[in-house]
Order: sequence, then C-alpha cells, then structure tokens
Amino acid sequence: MIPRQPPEPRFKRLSADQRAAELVQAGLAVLATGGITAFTIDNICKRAGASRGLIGHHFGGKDGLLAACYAAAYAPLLLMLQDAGAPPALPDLIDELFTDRQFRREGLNIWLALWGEIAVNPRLQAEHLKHYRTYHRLIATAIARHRNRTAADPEDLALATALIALLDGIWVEFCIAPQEMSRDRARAAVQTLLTPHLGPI
Amino acid sequence: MIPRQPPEPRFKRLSADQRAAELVQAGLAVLATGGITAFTIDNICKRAGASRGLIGHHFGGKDGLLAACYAAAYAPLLLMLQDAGAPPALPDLIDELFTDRQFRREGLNIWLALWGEIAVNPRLQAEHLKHYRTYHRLIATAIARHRNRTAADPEDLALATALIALLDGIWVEFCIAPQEMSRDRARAAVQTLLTPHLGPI
DNA sequence: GCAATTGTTGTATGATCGTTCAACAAGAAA
DNA sequence: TTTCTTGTTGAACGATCATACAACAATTGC
Repeated sequence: MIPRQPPEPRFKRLSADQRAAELVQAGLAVLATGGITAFTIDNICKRAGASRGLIGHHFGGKDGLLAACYAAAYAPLLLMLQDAGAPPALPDLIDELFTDRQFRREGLNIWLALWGEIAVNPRLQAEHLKHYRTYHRLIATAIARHRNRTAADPEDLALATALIALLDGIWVEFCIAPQEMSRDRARAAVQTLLTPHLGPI
Repeated sequence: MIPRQPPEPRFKRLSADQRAAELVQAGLAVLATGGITAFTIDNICKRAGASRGLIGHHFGGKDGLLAACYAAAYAPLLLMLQDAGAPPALPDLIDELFTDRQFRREGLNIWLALWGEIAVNPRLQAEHLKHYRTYHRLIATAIARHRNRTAADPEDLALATALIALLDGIWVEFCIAPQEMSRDRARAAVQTLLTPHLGPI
C-alpha cells in the first residue's frame, strides 16, 4: 500500500492586500526593465507568478494597476522624507538621494516610463498632482529649515521647484546616457547650482 | 456623349524623401498626442494619410521610423543652436527656449515619450548619444562665450551638463503638471540657478 | 505613345493585446 | 467533517498589433 500523500495545493492563496502588493511589485519590475510598452497583463502576471485574471480582480484592469504602481513608485521617496515625521536636514536629504538605494537605474527607469504616460493620461495626471504637492511641500520645508526659517516662504518654494526639476533632469540623463551623467557629475551639478543659495552642502 | 474625364489618380506619388518626411511628422504628432503606446503603424499611417505598407517600405519597420523620429525631434533644437554657424549668445539662447516655438506641451511631450523608450532600448540609446554630444558641446560653447572664453573649459562643460539636466526636468514637470510649472516659474528656476554663475541673463 | 522604374496599396497572417467569466479550490468558519 | 467565503485559474473572445508581399499604378525615360 502506498501511503496517500495529501494532494499538493495547486496555487497559493494570499490575502487581497498581499496579492495586490505582489502584482504592484511585478508591475514596477516590468516598467523598470522594459518601459511602458512592456507593461502588459501577460508580462506582469508571469513575473508575479500569478494567473491573468488577477489584475482585473484586484485592480479592475490594467489602468488601476498602473495607478497603484505610480503611488508605489513615489512611496520610497515620500517615506524617506517623512519617516521621522519631518524631512531630514537638507544635506542628509541630498546625500540620501545619491545613495545606491535611490540612485539606481532600475528604480529611476520607472519614472521615465511613467512620465511619458502621465503626460498624455489625464487620470494619471490627477493622481500625480496629489503626490507631487506632498513631495514639493516636504522639499520646501527642508530648504526653509536649512535657512533657519520655521515656515517656507515664496523663495523657498521657488527653490524647491527648481531643485525638483533639476533632480528630474538628472535622472533622465542618467537613465538615457549613463556614460555622460555619472553619479559624481550628477552630484556636482546639484552642488554647483545650489551652493550659491544654500551655502556648501 | 459624356466627355470622358481622365480618371482621378487613386493616390499621390511622392519622392522617397518627401514620403519619409511626412511619415516622420505623423509619427511625431502621434507621440505628442498619445505617447509611445499610441505609436502604432495604424495610427501613424492614418495620420499621414498613407497606407500601412509604407513604413516598412521606407524605414524597414517601426523601429526604423522611431529612430528617424528621434533625430527629427532633435532637429529644431540643433538648428537653433547652429543656424548661424555658432550658437547664439546665451541670453538669446535661453530666451528662445521659452518662446512659444520651443516651450510647447505638444512638442515637449515627444521628449517624454522617447525618453521612456531610450532608457530601455540600446539601439535608441546609441542614437541618442550622438545627438546629445553635439547638443552638449553647443551649450558649453555658448556658456564659454558668455564668459569671454574662446574655448569651453571643464567648468563650462560641467555647467552645460547641469543646465541641460535642469531644462530636461523643467520640461518633464511642465508636461506632467502644467499647473505647477508655468512658463514663468520655469524661467525663474533657470534664472535663479544660473545667475550666480553667469551673471544676470 | 510605350516600357521600365519605383512608390503605393491593402489583404493575409500569426502573434499578442485586455477583458470577461464560469468553474474551481484553498482556507476559514461552523 | 461540512459549509461558506473568496481568492484563483485559464480558456474564450474580439480587437489590435507588426510584418510580409503580390498586385497595382503613377511617374520617368525613352
């Protein structure tokens, strides 16, 4: 008599939150690797090791997952800016942006993939605005603190706008021409343009 | 007797160069409107008023057309920087970047669409490098001239790198959140960050 | 006019796309 | 155990994708 094994489960059953998180991670990985054109149901589900019906079930469709991926792309940045309740000191903040954790092609590629889509997709544009405003306010606060102000004045807000744009552009160049925009050059660009306004950082 | 009209030609026959140019223009229009995901044979040929076989015939396939579109996207910028044999004076150059001709969402959207693709497409990356180096050299030359130098020194090159990144980032923000990055704010950002190095512009 | 050239058309093809949904099964509750 | 809830599967569907190519026709050269 062969002892009967309990049959191997055909799939693993996750909580809705867990499964959603795995699909988002897979979506981000696909965006980083192949850009927005690789963001397909097949690619994502294969990467996540899940079946094709799940994206519809958990996100209502591909667009829903894309919006969730956008929020997830912002998460590490906002977390770093908020994890102590307030943004870190500006020099620390900038240091962090050039660590291996933040300054990685695999991570930054995601922004390029998403920006091209946000520019022509009103729903994602609305989604973006919320995250951007939080992000901008936190950067402006860090700048104001660095100047020993308690609240950000218009000058701080304008400088935050400029710094955000500069970082975006650095990420673009780093992703499309790494030979020309090394981490050192990127850092030097930020130093050079900010020092006259904020002192040596 | 009805006088026999010469039959209406069923299509207009263009020279290879003309047709190629029309397809490139249609491709750019599609990128500006719908991003890289709208860059399909059907969309492009419909926009160009041509049949679907032509992209294969003139460019060998969609990838060939995309590379041609990338070169065409750079053309207005490089033309502006070279049309007098040398780049314009730096203040004029920056003024031009904020005219209606250059600072338009329809035009700048094209960059966002392409960047997301270049980041994950080695062939386009190689294509990009050529154009970028020309672009960078011209900007650096304009900066050197503005400082009364005959040739660009390392400081000029670094500042050119920073300025290019800043412009890229401004274009990104302007395309994905026009409410937050108006033309005036964009201009102010460039002024604020460059003035300490180049004097009032 | 006539033949050669070459730009153009549009269908056929097979692959892949996003979505839907009925059947299923894993785990929780009874 | 049995029932119930709900996460999961995967096939089916119609739409759309890029490409190939044989037939065609506008123009050029003669």
